[in-house]
Amino acid sequence: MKREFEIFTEFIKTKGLRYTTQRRRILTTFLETERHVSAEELYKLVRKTHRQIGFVTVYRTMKLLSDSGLCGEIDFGDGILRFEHKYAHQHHDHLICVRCGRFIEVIDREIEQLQEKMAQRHKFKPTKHKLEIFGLCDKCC
Amino acid sequence: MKREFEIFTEFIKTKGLRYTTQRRRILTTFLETERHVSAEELYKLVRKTHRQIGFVTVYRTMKLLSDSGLCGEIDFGDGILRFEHKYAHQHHDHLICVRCGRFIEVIDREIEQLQEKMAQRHKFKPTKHKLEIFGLCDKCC
DNA sequence: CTGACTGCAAACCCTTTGCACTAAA
DNA sequence: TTTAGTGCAAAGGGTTTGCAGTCAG
Repeated sequence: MKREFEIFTEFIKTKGLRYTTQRRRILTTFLETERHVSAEELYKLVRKTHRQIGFVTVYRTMKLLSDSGLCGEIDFGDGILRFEHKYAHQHHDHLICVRCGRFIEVIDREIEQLQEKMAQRHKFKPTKHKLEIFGLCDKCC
Repeated sequence: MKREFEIFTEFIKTKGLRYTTQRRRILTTFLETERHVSAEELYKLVRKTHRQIGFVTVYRTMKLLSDSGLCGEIDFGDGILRFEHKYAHQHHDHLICVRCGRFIEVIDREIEQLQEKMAQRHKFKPTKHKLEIFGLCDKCC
């Protein structure tokens, strides 16, 4: 069994919550997806096999997964909240193609370090950051 | 008269639009504010002197100011669109205090250059980017 | 059993639109 | 006069909440 399920059941137990069929199913589906899904997309995927699961339950479960650290919320400013896998994934930034909507995940230690320094210069204690670069990907140029 | 008004009237003329009392008032109020205001905040400021101006007009005017390049829209992911002065202001990033909500504007040429390089490595043509660092400012540490 | 969870519908909240009236040009 | 703009109210669209019935522990 994937480590993610252990983390989730542990989280559930600690909080005195319940490990329901719906939550198990939604987590399974989420783990099967690519990195970025909206609640709506995930809901449609879940419904393929479990028609009785409601949208609201998907939404609430994703919030729960966020709390448990298994998923991260991303907001590209288009009004739609997306979720990405977070367990055993290091922090990364995004290149977002404005034409095809494709996301590329990137990591640059040097940039991260410069950000730290910049924050220090302003006596600012950073807890998290978000770097998004919008433009055209190689296929859309 | 401030250069911003010339830009706006020029923009208005070119587009075949009209320079109304409301638009003049909203632009004036916007220019008098600090850097970041939501439509709601701006609406309240405008109403102090012009009670008959509606919220929707403020909203529509801000969109117009965005089009004219006088203001930029910022979205910190809290569901509220804010507007910042853009004329004669270079691009900058934000340090956002999660406790007091204060914004610090920062510029770092080195980071910008590294971002360019990173985009190039992925054959990505960047058009704009957004870097936001969340944390605690010096007063809130 | 019992209290957390579900699913529905309805509420929320910011943003956007429709429309009759108003006012720039 | 003509046509864009205004202000109200109402609609949109994603997210959140209330609640009666359901089910995991």
